[in-house]
Amino acid sequence: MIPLALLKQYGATKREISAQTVIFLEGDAAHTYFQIVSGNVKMFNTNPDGKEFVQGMFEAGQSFGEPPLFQNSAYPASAQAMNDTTLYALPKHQLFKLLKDHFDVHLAFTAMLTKRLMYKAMILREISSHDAKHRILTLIDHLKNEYGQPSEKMEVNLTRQQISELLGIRVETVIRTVKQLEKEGEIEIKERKILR
Amino acid sequence: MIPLALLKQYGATKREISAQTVIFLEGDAAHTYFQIVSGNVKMFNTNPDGKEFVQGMFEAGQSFGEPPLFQNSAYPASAQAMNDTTLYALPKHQLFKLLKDHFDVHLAFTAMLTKRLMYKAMILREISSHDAKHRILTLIDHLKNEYGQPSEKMEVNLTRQQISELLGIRVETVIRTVKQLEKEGEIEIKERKILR
DNA sequence: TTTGCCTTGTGACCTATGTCATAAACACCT
DNA sequence: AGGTGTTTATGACATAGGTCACAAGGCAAA
Repeated sequence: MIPLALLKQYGATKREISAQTVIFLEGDAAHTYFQIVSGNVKMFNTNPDGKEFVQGMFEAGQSFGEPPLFQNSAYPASAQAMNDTTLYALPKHQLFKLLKDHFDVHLAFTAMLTKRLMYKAMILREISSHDAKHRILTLIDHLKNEYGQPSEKMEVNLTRQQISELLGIRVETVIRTVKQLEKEGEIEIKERKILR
Repeated sequence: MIPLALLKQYGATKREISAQTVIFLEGDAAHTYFQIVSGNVKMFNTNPDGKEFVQGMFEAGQSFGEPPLFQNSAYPASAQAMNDTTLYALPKHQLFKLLKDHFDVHLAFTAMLTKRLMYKAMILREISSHDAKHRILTLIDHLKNEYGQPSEKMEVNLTRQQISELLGIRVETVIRTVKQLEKEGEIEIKERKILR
């Protein structure tokens, strides 16, 4: 999101993180801006009986965990590297200075927040008022819109488990619903992969 | 949020809107920044069988419907005045210019977006992994944190219906759960009002 | 090739919450 | 004072999705 050169110029430091490492925990104080160079990070909540709800998954070029920097509050979710990950870390006062000096970067940052807000609004709408079938199709269509071509089939590269954690339903329900959707011709399944 | 003087300086126009008026509909194109001077506005989704999910309720000083301005996309929800409302409307290119000229306002704008993002993250966490009792208590505590004093009891001035629309559960469930919570001593009910 | 782990799959059963119907209390107009 | 709509309330019943248990396929490491 923020050009690497700029990040370095403002004092960002590189961090190499191995798969499964927890970057911060729900409740930790937030002081740092994180931007991914390579690898993937997920943000999630764990409920009392250990089930995870995934607030977001982030990849190369994306940042995560910024909101509490602006609220002086604790992280509302935990972050964990999904695989070996390289990222840059920038102290929050340096981030503010950077944003102040570069309107275009600040505007892009704002736009990124609004995009995430709209994603959450979408998931909220789905979880609050639609059944599993509708939720899954909406998520797949969102992914296709984000990563695929409208004209051709796209392979969803999420496991059933990951879909369930993004939508707040159980794996078994995802598995059953996905099969149902295949039967109805809404999606295809090839070698366990979901196509649409 | 944005000082009125500044809004006017950049060409904002005043609009008087009567109770129940729809300001924009889910799916409309977004061109305008709206900021409330007096009154209340709710943003909501309507599902196929007419049930509403309320994405947010906004009051004097707050703005709404900004995200799609930054994404060149349609509104993901509808907005309606809950009572007689006065607001200022500013074309989006003027908003961008204003933000460019005033870093402090832009920063406050960013902070407001992050606050909303955290609210949605909270509601998502609740809806996805907690039962009605937990959801309602979390919402009440959030409101108390926002509007009340930690030391003294606060009256929740939302109807059971509104609580249900904010949390994606049915009125009957809210009514039953609230009574249950009273029985357990978590909240008080005085003249139908919820206290905590 | 064996071991272990993750993913997909399926059946049987359970439960929180939704749905529907009906009513009393209250608030707001006229 | 009466009419109308909203809010709170309660009972009976229905159901989507959760829970639990168990298994087979795939994949990676040793």
